[in-house]
Amino acid sequence: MSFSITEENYIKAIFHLQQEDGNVSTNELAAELHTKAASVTDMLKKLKAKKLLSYEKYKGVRLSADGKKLALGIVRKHRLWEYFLVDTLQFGWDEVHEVAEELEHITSKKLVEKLDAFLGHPKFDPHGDPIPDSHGKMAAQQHINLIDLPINKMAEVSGVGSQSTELLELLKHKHIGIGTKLEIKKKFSFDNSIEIKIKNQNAFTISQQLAQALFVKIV
Amino acid sequence: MSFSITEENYIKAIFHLQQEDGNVSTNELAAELHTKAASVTDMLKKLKAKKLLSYEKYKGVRLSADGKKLALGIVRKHRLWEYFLVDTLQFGWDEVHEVAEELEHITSKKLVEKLDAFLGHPKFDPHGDPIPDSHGKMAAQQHINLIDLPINKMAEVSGVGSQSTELLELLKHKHIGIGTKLEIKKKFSFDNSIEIKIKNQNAFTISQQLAQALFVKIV
DNA sequence: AATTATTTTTAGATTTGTCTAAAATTAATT
DNA sequence: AATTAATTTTAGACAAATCTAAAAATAATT
Repeated sequence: MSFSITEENYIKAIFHLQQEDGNVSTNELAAELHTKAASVTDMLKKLKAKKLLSYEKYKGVRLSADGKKLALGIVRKHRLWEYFLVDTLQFGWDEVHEVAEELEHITSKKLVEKLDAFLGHPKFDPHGDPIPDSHGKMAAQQHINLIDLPINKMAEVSGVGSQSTELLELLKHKHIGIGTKLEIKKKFSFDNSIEIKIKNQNAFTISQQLAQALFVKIV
Repeated sequence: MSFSITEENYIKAIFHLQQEDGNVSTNELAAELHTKAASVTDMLKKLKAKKLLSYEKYKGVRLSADGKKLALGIVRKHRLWEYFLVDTLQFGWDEVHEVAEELEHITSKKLVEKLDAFLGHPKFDPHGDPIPDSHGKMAAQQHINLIDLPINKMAEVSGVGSQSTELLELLKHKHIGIGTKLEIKKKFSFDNSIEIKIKNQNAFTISQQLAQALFVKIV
């Protein structure tokens, strides 16, 4: 069975949203896809008929095994192409997303496998996101230094660079701990300080030294 | 202005057909695109409104300057991707066409230019067809040895490898001369003889020696 | 618990590209 | 030149994906 680009984009959006939540709501999807709730409802019926997801009226949606497999295939292609664009064609890491959004819908299975081999079977894309292998398996999310987290990418604090009491005191004061979810709003090149935003709090700035002492994983 | 994949495929088909003919007919286009004449008429009206071609009822169609420019851009992408698939990803030359049909519709201008640079600005694709440069200019059609002509590709005899009377006698007997249009129907690996078909004639076989003495250009 | 607010679904319309069948035009043939 | 044949266009319908506006269901609040 084959799927339209629109259908694939729905499946991919649901896949990403259900990482965070469990079930995905119609409105969430509409916002993610820049469309209207009514359109989402129509499409969900169609995708249910194709057995890509389980969906009950008013109860949200969740991918089936088939849906997950399809989503992983698309994510695989997206991230391989991003790797190709940055690594082979010398694109900047911040300008590849749009292009990969198009390339991910190219259907040839053989192309994907040959591209993967040519690139040397990379495990992570240029944003640090893991690339699923041909069976849909992907490496555990990479822990990266907070200073390397891309702007506006939600992440969760997963470790600290030292156990010094000075560091822990500072973290306690700023209400940052393992599991805290945050994203970077701005980076200031003058002193390499960064402005971060924690859910339900006002944004605030932290120093380069502190940022370098924190490890996060993208969620 | 941007164009749908369908619109691009129409423009490309018209471009290829008008190389041979002058004006392109509705039925020719319908056959080329595996669709119906009525659908073609509808689309031609649309493309005329977008100023990509000149079209008068019942009188066939011809690309405008804008249309030609668009067509050359698509052909450029198609042939660059074919080159990439064969040269970089080690595809066979006979299995890249379908994939390139999809890749040619990727929109990023920057991608095309970076790909072109990465490949070293190739002048001909794996089938011997010239690749338009970023301004739409392409090298004169390459003269290739008849023995290297792909099967079912229409070509025109453009030169002979020697002026020997023996060769010319044979050519005269077989009614082959400069300008003769032909295509290869079969290649026999046993003796490297090939079966060729000239318009309005029955197919017949010629020897490896004769094929190697003939140069053709793809039309 | 009853009311209000929010979310989700339905119903009907729109756009793009396609189709069939019939009408109009052009080309071919007697 | 008149008739037949082939091509092309029009008219109306259909499927995919979307939208708006109204109805239905769920969630939140008093």
